[in-house]
Amino acid sequence: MLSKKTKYGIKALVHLAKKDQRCPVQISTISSAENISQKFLETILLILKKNGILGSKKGKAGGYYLLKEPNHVSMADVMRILEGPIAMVPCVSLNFYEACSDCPDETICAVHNLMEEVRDSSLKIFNNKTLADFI
Amino acid sequence: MLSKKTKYGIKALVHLAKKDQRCPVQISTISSAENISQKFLETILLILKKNGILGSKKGKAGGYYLLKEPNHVSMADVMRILEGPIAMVPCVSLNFYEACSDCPDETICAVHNLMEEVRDSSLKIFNNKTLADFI
DNA sequence: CATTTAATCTACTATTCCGATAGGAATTAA
DNA sequence: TTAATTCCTATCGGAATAGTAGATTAAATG
Repeated sequence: MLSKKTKYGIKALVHLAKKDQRCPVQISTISSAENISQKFLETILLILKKNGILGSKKGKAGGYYLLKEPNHVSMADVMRILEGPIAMVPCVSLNFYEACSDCPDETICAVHNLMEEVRDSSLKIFNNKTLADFI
Repeated sequence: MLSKKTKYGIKALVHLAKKDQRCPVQISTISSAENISQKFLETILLILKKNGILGSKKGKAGGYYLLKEPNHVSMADVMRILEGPIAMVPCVSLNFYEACSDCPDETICAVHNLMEEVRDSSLKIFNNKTLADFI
């Protein structure tokens, strides 16, 4: 299941991408336009900022804005930041690899091989899809 | 993230599929061969039985066995039984559909369209992969 | 029939994560 | 100086995970 954090994050990013100007958009504007709890959205946008996707401006007339062009923000980036690993098991994750304690040999593990295929196909989609595709 | 329930379930099913004879295999045998907590595995196998994947025999020389040929047990079946919906959001689920309360129009929702693609590609893999592929 | 073996059922528990909320501090514009 | 806005930390209830414990039922064997 996709977390609401990621879901809301994607919606907020698309919202920002639609305003191609570099002027900041306030949290309250996004939250009411996209039906997202404002307080919850605060924490999400902060995470995206700390990970180099968004910039912000404090104070009056402040808000958030995209740091890159929409076509340079891939869904794979967003997913990894908000949702974590794209792979369904750590033993097939490219960026968050971890061995299974119970598995003597990955190469012959059914779960490993199955989920490797799933990871490949998902990654292909997430890598090729950017914010620009949703404007 | 794939739950351990599903992970263990797949491993147990593959274990059973490798013994193509119809003689029952005991929980304790599977749990020690696959490094799975026996008590936890009990509940998993019971679920698979209640969903028509496994049969069982009680008492001495009892155990679990596959009800169908390995090539007739798809990963999509197993995933839906143990993990739940294959889709990452309910609004793109074929078997567990549910509308989003916050979304005014699915057809133009970025999350919806993105996750629809992901569902299609994952489903293609899960539908075409059966236990027989892991023997 | 009694015993042993093994699945079945019910219930409980500890831990973690999710989705959200609260309240205040820091910063900026007017 | 004031109002608006992001930034930060902390907390919380509820749900889900990953088990565990113990009693019950059913079948085979002697």
